[in-house]
Amino acid sequence: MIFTTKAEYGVRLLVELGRHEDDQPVSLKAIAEAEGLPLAYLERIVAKLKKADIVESTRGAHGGYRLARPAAEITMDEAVLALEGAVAPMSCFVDDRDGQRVLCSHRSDSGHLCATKLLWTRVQGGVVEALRGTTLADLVSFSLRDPELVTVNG
Amino acid sequence: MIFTTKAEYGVRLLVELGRHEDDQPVSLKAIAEAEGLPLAYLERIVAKLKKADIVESTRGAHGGYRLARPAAEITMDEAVLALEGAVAPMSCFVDDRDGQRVLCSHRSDSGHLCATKLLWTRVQGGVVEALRGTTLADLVSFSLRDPELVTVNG
DNA sequence: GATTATCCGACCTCATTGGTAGGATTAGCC
DNA sequence: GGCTAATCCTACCAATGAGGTCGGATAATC
Repeated sequence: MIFTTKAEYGVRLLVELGRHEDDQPVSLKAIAEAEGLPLAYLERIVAKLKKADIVESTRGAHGGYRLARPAAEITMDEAVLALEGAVAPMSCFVDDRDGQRVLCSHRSDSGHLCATKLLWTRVQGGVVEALRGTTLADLVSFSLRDPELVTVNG
Repeated sequence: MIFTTKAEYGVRLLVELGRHEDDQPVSLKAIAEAEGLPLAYLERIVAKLKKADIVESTRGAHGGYRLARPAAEITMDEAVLALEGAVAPMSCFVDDRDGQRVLCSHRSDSGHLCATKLLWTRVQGGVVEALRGTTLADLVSFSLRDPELVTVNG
């Protein structure tokens, strides 16, 4: 399995917020009930989204969360990055500072390259491309379609 | 992180076998020493590859493992599938019988679709595409190049 | 000041990962 | 036949992280 429930719950939370863009802020309690997710756990998840400036909050009564930007400007790669911490296919893959290059920490004793580096690099490329090509607005409008009519693949 | 060390070690094992195509079978002990991996653990990993008919074995003295097919005909998606059990981005993604379609087990109570389905489907597509487009022969020849000359990405 | 909410940190349980131990089986070789 | 090198097989084990809970502090509204 690739992602944990942090990504799953976090994205669902974002979609829920995306459905109420331009509304009053939505409380976590409402989201937890709508999605059937544990409130206390959601609190910790949304904190990551806030730290990444994807979401903003209002405290106190009638407070809650809302998107920090329009849903169309929120790509899933930044969301998943914020939620999961990193998008690396293997533990030996470490981001360097600017998060662009990917390094393999293995030093092959036998003189040849760590053979898996090519493979994991390609896999990561595929994942990042898929994530970056999907915005929150895509997911929101997808979720609003008629369930009877939708097939994702085949 | 996406994959575990099973995939990492298993692929490295395959590359090692790929370097000795048309040779005598290679013992696990030799591979373990060349790659610096624990022998007992490799045994369990190679068992998965054998069950998937990617590798074949000869028992007894001077025995060992060799590829069941030419390296160019072994794609990484079958290897990783054999090693990791499944390539699904999320626990709610379950393969159906023929492994082609991917289903989300969530039933949305609120009437709308599980919003994340679109995202995970795309992500999985990216991963599978990267894996399927890479053969063992690619990795073997990559691993044989001069380390000084190689850059994978920038 | 009661209520509604975000914030924050400690804690807990369970499954999986990564690895070990010990032996049984099979095949070559003297 | 017996030694040795190898695959095979099952059970065990420690550490980690995932997933979740609890209790309270803080902030804003009514």
